[in-house]
Amino acid sequence: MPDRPFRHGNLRQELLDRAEVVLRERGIEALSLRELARDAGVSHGAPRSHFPHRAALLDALVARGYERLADRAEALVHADLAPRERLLALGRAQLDFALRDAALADLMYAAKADGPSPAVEPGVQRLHAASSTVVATSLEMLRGERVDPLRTTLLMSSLTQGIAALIGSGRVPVELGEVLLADALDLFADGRLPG
Amino acid sequence: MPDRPFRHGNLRQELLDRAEVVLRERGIEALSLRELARDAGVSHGAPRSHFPHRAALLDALVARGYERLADRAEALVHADLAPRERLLALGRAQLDFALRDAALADLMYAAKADGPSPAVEPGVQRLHAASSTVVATSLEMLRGERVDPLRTTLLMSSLTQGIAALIGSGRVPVELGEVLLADALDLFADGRLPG
DNA sequence: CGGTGAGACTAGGCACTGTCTAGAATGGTG
DNA sequence: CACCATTCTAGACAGTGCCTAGTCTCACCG
Repeated sequence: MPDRPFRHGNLRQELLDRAEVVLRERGIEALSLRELARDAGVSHGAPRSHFPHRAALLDALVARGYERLADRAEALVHADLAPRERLLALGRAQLDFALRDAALADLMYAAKADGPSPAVEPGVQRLHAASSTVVATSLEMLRGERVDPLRTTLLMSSLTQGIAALIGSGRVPVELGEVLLADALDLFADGRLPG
Repeated sequence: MPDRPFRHGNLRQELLDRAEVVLRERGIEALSLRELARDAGVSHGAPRSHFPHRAALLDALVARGYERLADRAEALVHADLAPRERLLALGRAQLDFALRDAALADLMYAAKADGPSPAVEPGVQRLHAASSTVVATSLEMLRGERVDPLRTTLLMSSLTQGIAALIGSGRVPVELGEVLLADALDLFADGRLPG
């Protein structure tokens, strides 16, 4: 499973790029290895050299998704922002993702039959690490007290992910999602509930 | 699309029952209309009389899932429980569901390409209504102040759903899920963060 | 410099899927 | 009794994922 081109150029990357678009525009049911192969101008068996089965392609997409999210989170670690704005930006990144790449987000948060795939682990770790420092440091500045980084981060991530799922599924309009995100910040920062 | 038996007995119900099991035991990829038909002893075209396409079957499963969750939530409305225990039970119901029926939960929270299906709406409404009264009344008792029922409920549901997704995906062990649920209650009830 | 072996790809085939069609059986309603 | 919508059968079609055998290409090594 190399990551260097051979004959075609760089089939693996091209398949992933195209798959991402298909996933975004037509959903997971429309994602077919054979169609990807046709679009790339290779035979229907060619993808197999890079992805032994469909699930491997999906895993790679999920991994990329986490990497992208991790990039955004890491950028926020060193961004020159007030604590509250930093947290807001982190949450908004998740909402943006869920809106723009709803199908991919579903895949990322879906239950894997045989546990989480090892291929996505690095991205997950990076995302969690970056989120963790953003959440912990920001909240400690806002609250003036230490918080458990692991549990607080998981709590915050769960909440933003839940909101993202809510708007991603179209069950709640985007504007309300924004409001909920702000409410979430109030809750974490001041312990205040919308009322 | 009747809901009364004809020749077979009650094919529609039998298909749904069996589909639920398959979904639980082997995931969504293993769920095939033809296999369901074989298991039920009918021809491969028979399911079409009840579900015009596969997505309709999935929608019906999702609808049932919401109904089940709504039942549990409604039971809590009239349960003789202290506010905190009531909230805890509501959250735990969601966690239980995500653990026992991970694939179905994924389906329920996934982004539908063409908006939410009308068939699931009643269940969603019931669940939301019941959750809303549980959350609002419990929190107002705990906090001694009025809260916005809609936003607070959505906030709480998002958080528990996020935690459920976390443990359902195996990315976090079940025990930590329990801890996070308790942390979530502390946060909503007292505004306290784990630290 | 000439093998040689691993990886990338082709081409054919298989079992299976969802969906469509035409038609047969069934049972209630007029 | 005749009608007719509903349920179901049976066959077909395009499309899919996966497997296999074989071909091509290139890097590496004796």
